[in-house]
Amino acid sequence: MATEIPDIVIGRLPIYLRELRRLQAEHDKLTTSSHELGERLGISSAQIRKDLSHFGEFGKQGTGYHIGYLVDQLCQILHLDQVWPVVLVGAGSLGTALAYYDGFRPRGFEIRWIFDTDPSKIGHEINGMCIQAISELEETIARHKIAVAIIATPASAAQEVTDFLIESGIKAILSYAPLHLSAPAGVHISYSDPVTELQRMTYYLG
Amino acid sequence: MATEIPDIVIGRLPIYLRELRRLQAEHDKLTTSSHELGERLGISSAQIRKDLSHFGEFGKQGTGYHIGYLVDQLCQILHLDQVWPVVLVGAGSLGTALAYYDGFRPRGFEIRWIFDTDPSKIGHEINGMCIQAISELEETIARHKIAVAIIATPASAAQEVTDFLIESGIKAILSYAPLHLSAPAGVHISYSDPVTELQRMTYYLG
DNA sequence: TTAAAATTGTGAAAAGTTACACATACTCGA
DNA sequence: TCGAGTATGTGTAACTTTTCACAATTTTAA
Repeated sequence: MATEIPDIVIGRLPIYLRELRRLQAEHDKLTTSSHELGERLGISSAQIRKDLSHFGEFGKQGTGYHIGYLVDQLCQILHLDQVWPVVLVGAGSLGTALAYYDGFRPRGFEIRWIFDTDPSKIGHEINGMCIQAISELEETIARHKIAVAIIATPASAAQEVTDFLIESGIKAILSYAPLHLSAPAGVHISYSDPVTELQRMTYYLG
Repeated sequence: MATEIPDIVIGRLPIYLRELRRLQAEHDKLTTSSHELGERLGISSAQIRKDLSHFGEFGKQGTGYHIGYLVDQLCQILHLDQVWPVVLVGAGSLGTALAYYDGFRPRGFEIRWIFDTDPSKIGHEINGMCIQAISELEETIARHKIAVAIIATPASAAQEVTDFLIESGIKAILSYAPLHLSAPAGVHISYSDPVTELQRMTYYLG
């Protein structure tokens, strides 16, 4: 039961969690079933049960899952029983949008520092945070023991920023720069490139 | 050779294309190998060769792949031998950032219309485009035969917007709203939710 | 000219993932 | 209390994806 759990399973847990929170917010039901959840997510109920069974027995035959309990369990598994402080690198229009996004906090993350290389931006405030020079990055990460970063720089700066973040102690990076980043084992990187996503879909359009 | 090609293979083609363009831009080499490409992307060379072999024989033993030729072939396969016009729904800070992003055009897409429900935004300009009311969406999509849309609205509006886009003829949607969207078969949806990505990574952080 | 090195495309094996189907257990109403 | 209905957790089978390994071909350099 506590063997190596596949990445692909881990990747679905946040989706389950997100939908469970929606269920909590929308209805005042206390329980749901793998069937209902699967229906809402376009995932088979068997898959949901199998995924959850990697971590324990959270459901009850005949009844299903207690939503609040399952939310708590998923939060524990995903280490979301805390708010992760996040550094953002890149204060362009995307970085600015991320800095203002209020969807991080209620789901376990908070952008607390913004860095940029452009001297003309340094000192300016975004959503109450002062844009700082990259030279201050290392000390900030060390002092606050930050593990999570978001990169919203141009592609040309992203690998250098990545190297620096990792050297400073960052363990998880979400990158919006449109390129593959090299990182040593033990550092987790996730990518978001709108163009590759669109290109994947146009394959299917005549 | 021309049987059903796995989605997962299609999903990697834009990554290959992106890296090939980088190779073109950075060096003045004319050829590359599956090994070099794999090295740069953290993908095995065998996988790259197998993926490409679904579509034809693009390489040459002993030499590798001619970069320009392979780029052309991938563009054809992904239907990127044209610029796809895109409608953007949602003119908040994320929508605005997307509207200003200059990385779409050189890779086959162009945001040309922006819609929002907020009456106070309608009429304002973003990057030369006038924010329009949702009521004009259907006619715009029909007149210009648009197939691709980006949703950058709050979650609460996203399903309604999706239904409307699909009814109007949209076939591919990139959604930044943090929820699963229902759509009929034949409509392609791709998601980008920074929080689920971060949550996936925190699992691995003690 | 020849041998060594580089590289592809691919059949087959291995590994990973999903779906099936059912024993088991709980709920609800009569 | 009982029987019908609901729903879980899981062993196994089916399917999908990746890796291996090698014949075939081209390049390079002696």
